[in-house]
Amino acid sequence: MGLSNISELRKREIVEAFYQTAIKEGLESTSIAKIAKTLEIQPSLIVHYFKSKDELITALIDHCLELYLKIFEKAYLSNEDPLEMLISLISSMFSKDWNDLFDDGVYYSAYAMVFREPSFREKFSKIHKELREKLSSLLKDCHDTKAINCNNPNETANRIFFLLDGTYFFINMLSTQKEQNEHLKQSKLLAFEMLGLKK
Amino acid sequence: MGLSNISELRKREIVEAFYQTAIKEGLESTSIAKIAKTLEIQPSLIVHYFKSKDELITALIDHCLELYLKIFEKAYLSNEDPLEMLISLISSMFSKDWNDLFDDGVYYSAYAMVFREPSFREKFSKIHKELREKLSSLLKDCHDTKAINCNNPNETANRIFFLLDGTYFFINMLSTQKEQNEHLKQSKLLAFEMLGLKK
DNA sequence: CAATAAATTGAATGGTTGTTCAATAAATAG
DNA sequence: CTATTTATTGAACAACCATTCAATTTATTG
Repeated sequence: MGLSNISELRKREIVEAFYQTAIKEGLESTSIAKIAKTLEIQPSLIVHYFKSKDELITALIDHCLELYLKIFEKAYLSNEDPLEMLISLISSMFSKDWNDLFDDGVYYSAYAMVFREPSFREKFSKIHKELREKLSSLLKDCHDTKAINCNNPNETANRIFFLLDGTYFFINMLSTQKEQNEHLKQSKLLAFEMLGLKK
Repeated sequence: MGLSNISELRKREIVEAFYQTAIKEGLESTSIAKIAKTLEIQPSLIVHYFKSKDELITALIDHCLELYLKIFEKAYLSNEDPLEMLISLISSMFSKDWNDLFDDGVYYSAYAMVFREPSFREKFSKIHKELREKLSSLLKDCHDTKAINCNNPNETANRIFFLLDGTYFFINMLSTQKEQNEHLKQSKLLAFEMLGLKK
């Protein structure tokens, strides 16, 4: 037990270094050697823990999922009422909190890989689905407690994510921070509208 | 004139080979050597036309813009009435036509670069803006001829692209083709709704 | 303490990267 | 036909790449 801890710790450390390096250099041009340099260890040690670069990327995507799930946990833990949880969650999703969680460049690079590597597609789809299902489940709770009227939580959750994906893709094409914030705000309002909440 | 034609032709050829190779191998791992191999020429010849790899990527993004603009031209040329143009354009945008125009993997890879390289961001933003403005201009024509009611063409165009970006990001996270088509269809209906057209 | 297993190093491998440069082939112009 | 410009080749460069493997250090166990 104490043994595998060291191993798991190292793995986490490597994935974190991978992520940090990828932010600066780009996901695809982050080499094992560069990760090793960041950690001041030998490249061969990384290979010892991750047999291939693909394994590293898979681990990074998992790491990403964990981060996103924390936003959900936070909304759950800091509220008691399902409706309050929902409001807190949607507010987080359409705010800097969500956007700053994971580096955009790394995220879209990983997303781009989906089109060439089926195993990445599976992994990435799974994250997306898991997050949608989490939201769907919360929507169902809100519906059951008559806090909102939502007959098809699955579809509604899909539409929220739909809006979310579009929002973040779009705002990065806007030049000024001011424009970006304005659009993010509008999207948040639209999301609350979709849920029948004025806020 | 005849001279620079050869030069321009070669440049186009190289960009096309770059694109084709990027589809298979990924944008970031497409090297000058690989492009040269595809064209059966020397790597140094590519360097002769494009001083750096960044120049090549910039040219590829321009190539991408040209392709998207063709969809607009097609809608303009095959219709006389602004409203018909609009209906034809929206139909194209929310269909396979639009999605098949440029490889998703290459597109999102280029998009990811935006976050690390300011010059790419500028280039990419310009494409996005140019397309939005094209649509906005058409919306204005439709409003002026009283075909639709659209007081703020700019904002409406933004929302259409907003929906478009979200749609294509989202549907690639769905596993089956059937689900993807279903969502694309729904988005198209939503777009027409946003324009006050039932279709 | 001794034996075993895991973590880590360091060197070596063969291949690929972007870029430079002089030499050659082809096209253009006077 | 000659001079000049342009297109293209081919070789060389040092830097970096992922991966391998035996040697060594460190930790765990009996």
